[in-house]
Amino acid sequence: MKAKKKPITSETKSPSKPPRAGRPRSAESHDAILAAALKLLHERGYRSVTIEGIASEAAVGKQTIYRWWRSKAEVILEAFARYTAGRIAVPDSGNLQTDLQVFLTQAFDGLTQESGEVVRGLMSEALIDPDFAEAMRDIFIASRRSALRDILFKGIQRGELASDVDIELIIDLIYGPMWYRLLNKHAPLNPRFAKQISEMIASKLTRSD
Amino acid sequence: MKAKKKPITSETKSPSKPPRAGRPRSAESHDAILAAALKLLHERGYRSVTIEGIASEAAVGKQTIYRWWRSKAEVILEAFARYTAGRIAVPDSGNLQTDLQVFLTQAFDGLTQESGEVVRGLMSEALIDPDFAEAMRDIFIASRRSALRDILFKGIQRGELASDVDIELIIDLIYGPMWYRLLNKHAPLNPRFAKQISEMIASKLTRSD
Amino acid sequence: MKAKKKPITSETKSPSKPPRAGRPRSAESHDAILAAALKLLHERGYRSVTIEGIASEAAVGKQTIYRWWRSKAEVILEAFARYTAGRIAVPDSGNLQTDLQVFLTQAFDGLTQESGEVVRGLMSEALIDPDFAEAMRDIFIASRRSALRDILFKGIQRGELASDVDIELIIDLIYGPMWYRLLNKHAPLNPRFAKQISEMIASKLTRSD
Amino acid sequence: MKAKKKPITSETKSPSKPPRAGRPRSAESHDAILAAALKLLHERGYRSVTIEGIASEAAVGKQTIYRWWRSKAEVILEAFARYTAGRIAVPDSGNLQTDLQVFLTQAFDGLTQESGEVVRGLMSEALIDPDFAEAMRDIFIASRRSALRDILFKGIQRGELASDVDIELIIDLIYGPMWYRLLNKHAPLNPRFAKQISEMIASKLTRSD
DNA sequence: GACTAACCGAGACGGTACGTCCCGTCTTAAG
DNA sequence: CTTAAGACGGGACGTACCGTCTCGGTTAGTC
Repeated sequence: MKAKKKPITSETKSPSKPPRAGRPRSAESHDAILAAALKLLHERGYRSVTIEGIASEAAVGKQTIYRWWRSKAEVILEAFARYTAGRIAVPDSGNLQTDLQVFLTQAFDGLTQESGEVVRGLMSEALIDPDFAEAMRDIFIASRRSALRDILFKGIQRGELASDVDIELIIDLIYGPMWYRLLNKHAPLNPRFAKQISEMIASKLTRSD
Repeated sequence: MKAKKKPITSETKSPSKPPRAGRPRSAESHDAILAAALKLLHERGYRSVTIEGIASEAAVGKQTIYRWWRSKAEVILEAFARYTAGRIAVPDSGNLQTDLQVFLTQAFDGLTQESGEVVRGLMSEALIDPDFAEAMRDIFIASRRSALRDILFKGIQRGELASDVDIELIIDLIYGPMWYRLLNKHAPLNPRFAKQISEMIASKLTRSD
Repeated sequence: MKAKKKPITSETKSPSKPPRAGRPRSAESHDAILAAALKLLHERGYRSVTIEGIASEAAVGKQTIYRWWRSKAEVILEAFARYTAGRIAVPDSGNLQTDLQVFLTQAFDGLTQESGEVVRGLMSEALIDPDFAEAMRDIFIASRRSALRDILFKGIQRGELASDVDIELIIDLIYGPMWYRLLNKHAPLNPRFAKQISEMIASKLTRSD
Repeated sequence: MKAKKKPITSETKSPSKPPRAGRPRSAESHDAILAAALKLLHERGYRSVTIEGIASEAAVGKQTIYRWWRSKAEVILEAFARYTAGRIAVPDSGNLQTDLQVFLTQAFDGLTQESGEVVRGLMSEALIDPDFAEAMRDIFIASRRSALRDILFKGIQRGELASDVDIELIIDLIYGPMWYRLLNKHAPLNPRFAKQISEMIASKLTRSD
């Protein structure tokens, strides 16, 4: 765990530890900050969002932001995570290739347009700031890998995949191409690509069945 | 090509155009700038490099930098490209999987330690600045895709691959996982990974041989 | 007097009014605040003392300070007044010039080193804040003028001074040069200067004796 | 002299030393800053003037102010010095007491209302910041002492004063009361006070003539 | 050989945002 | 009802760099 460091996301102290004294954290400010971050993100794009802009938009002191987050990237990460919460649906069609294709198509949809730009902005930060990269992994990457892991695990239970397959490797092979296109924009993240990846993975791993 | 825009890398006027009058570009300054950029890059990391820092380190006016490059990212890109020039060797063992494995192992080697950090820094900029992203694709990405394309093309010539295989897709499936691990650092870019990717690609595409 | 405004110095509610219910004022906190103020004053100088610093040093809530004083200057004024309480001795040698000289020499002594710096800090605040200036006059200036007034009055009683002399003017003529040197530091507040002022005043006003 | 320190007032390098390289200082900005400082000083008072306010009013970057002055006080000092330049007229009536009275009356006039507030603000800063105090002495105090010195010197030449009189002491005895009333505001700086001081000084020093 | 044009270093310029400090107010739980 | 604690909105600080500009001073061609 992280121990003494500032928590990645702004949680008002763990509920078990009583905060003891002092004015408690303002939920209104917290929400206003995240809402302002999201608004500016859509209006101006990741690069043009600033801490000062968020503070001003949220009618909040800058210090209140710095008290709970370490950088603009972390504010935006939390805002974006809240915004996309619950959007990761795990399909269950009974067939691995179909599950993958549906899942990836849906994932690609979530990376088009503005959302894609936001994710690119967040990753830009993560590439440069190790602390934030950790936050990004914990909050953003992990949940998406977990969803994919579920799909693959169901494939194993169904017998479509060998039980000794290296799931983490498969996940890298699937998400890798997605990120590669998201980063480089040399080709689109369209349903066709989702199908190609799914077909590749499923046919390779299940051919001997 | 880019038409009227400033060239991506700093080329002293196209040789065909008459050089006109005036003092010619100083090669010393050019070299000093790239050397300073590289030095600061290794000393302080991508994020902490600034145009002012480079100018100061190179004992050069800021304007001299702005005259030939559009951003710090482009200076660094050129410096790094020069630094890594000629490092892309295309193996030719007569076997696709072996070629891939050798090539990837060597590519991964070039992304360890500081070089990996530099590439991460460059990609961080590319994610946020479309102009730079284009430069990055042209200079960095394209040459690496091209090398992989050669390898795959030789596979086709040898009959290991079907002639109608989608080469660009295959390249995405190979480079994707590499970038994904480079970005997220959740797992190492080691020879084992090179082997796993190579095996996956080769066995899938050549199984019917 | 000040009528409805918050009292200049912190008096625990007038003793005649019934104390009402609730937790009584903490004398410990009061003392701790003044002690902390004095300590920081000597350690860091007037300008660097802050309310937050005093609160922290005294292990007291900021509100507790704001409840009893209106500004940092007033806290420091009270702390300093307490610190220098009873230091104003009125000499009585039977001779005006001697009395003046003794009194001024002693006054100058009290303005050397740190105490002088503190007085300069307090005056700095008074110059800018009218409310505090009033407090300063009431607490600091008035008592010193009063002492001088006593000395001059005794001179009149002794017949050394004419009974219609403008005492307040004389006081200005005496204290003025002292403050002038304290402010500008262009020359020292030494016994020689005390003697020169005393001689000037006494000889002018008593020459026809 | 001051040697390596930043000059007290913002002089574009001594005219004899050629600045050698770089864009020269902008006279427009310099003037705009001083004009803005003066304007804000009259509109809002010393305490409410801020560096940011001056920069904004002058349409100038903050750094341009910090490049040439060390504090808000120094900007205001220069603006005020320029504003009051040439206002110190040395009377020459042929009589010491008259000269003093005229001079002081005029000096008191220059310390009424806003100007008095500005001087109080400047002195407030000088009391707390030794560097600024030096600037204040050099620019403000010195010229005024010098004028008074001229008056007294003419008195010596005329034979009204003994040639061995301690001029610096007399100056302290004259300016002291003025500052004392300016600081404490316990009595007005009116013509009557000018007359009282002049009479006191002149009669004491010239009685034996 | 002077003229001219583009280069060069230096560094000041207007400007944006940073992250920090401290203000004076407020909101808790504890006493 | 006071207290310690500490979060809050807010204002200004002084700094770092941005990308532009304006100097004096090269350094080539072209007249």
